[in-house]
Amino acid sequence: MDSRTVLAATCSELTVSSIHTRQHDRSPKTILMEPLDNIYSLVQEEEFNSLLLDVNDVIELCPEIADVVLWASTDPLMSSSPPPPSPPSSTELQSYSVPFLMPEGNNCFHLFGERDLDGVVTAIPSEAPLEPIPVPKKRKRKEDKGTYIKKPPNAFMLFLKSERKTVQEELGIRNSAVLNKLLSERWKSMSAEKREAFQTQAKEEARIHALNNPDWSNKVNYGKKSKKSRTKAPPLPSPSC
DNA sequence: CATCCTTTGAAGCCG
DNA sequence: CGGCTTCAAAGGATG
Repeated sequence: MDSRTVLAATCSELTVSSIHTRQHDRSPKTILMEPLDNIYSLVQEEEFNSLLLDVNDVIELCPEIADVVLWASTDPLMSSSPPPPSPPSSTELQSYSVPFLMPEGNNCFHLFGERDLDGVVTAIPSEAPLEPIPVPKKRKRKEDKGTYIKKPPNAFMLFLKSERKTVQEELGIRNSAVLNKLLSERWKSMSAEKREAFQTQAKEEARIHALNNPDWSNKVNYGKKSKKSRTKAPPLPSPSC
């Protein structure tokens, strides 16, 4: 199985349970470290190193972790402010000096400061200016806030996601409506093999989504958003009668 | 500030 | 079963 998939599944499973139980007796840092330690036990060292994911990547792979990120960011132990007078015991991880919220480009290990996995990973304090929270903020109905589970993306959505940034930079198009039109053309002209890759990924994401949310189905979200006055099927042109 | 726009694909809904 | 509707992403535009 793809390592990223394993990471996503592990993060998701673990964080979801953490969210639901709000295990305040455990440090968010500890909770967030567990999936990484699990991964380390599953893969080779080189592969582990190659798994250094961007914070946004982790959130993208595992949206549920965003909740924990927010939760953790409010945890005094995770803040960039000076550590508490009495430092945690040796059972805790060592460094609390690295800010939790890191700018883009840093991997998720920056979340935790220095690692002690045989020195495999050493957090490098970023020199880049700190950016706001990388947590995705979507326009989403507030009704089910906190418990809203999004439907998994289909192949085309994954394609949009992977290509949007590139095309944005290439052509300087920032309007998503225009961009999506362009990308739909690219999608159609793409080889079946390439499309199949996205379809495989979409199936895998759907599978993980189903595993993590066994009680969820599309109907849970159905009708939760505002009703759009869809013009897709325009009324009859009404020719001369 | 919330919603629209715009796309494809998956799934729900309804007759 | 077929056709219509909704929602996934995303960010500028609009009301």
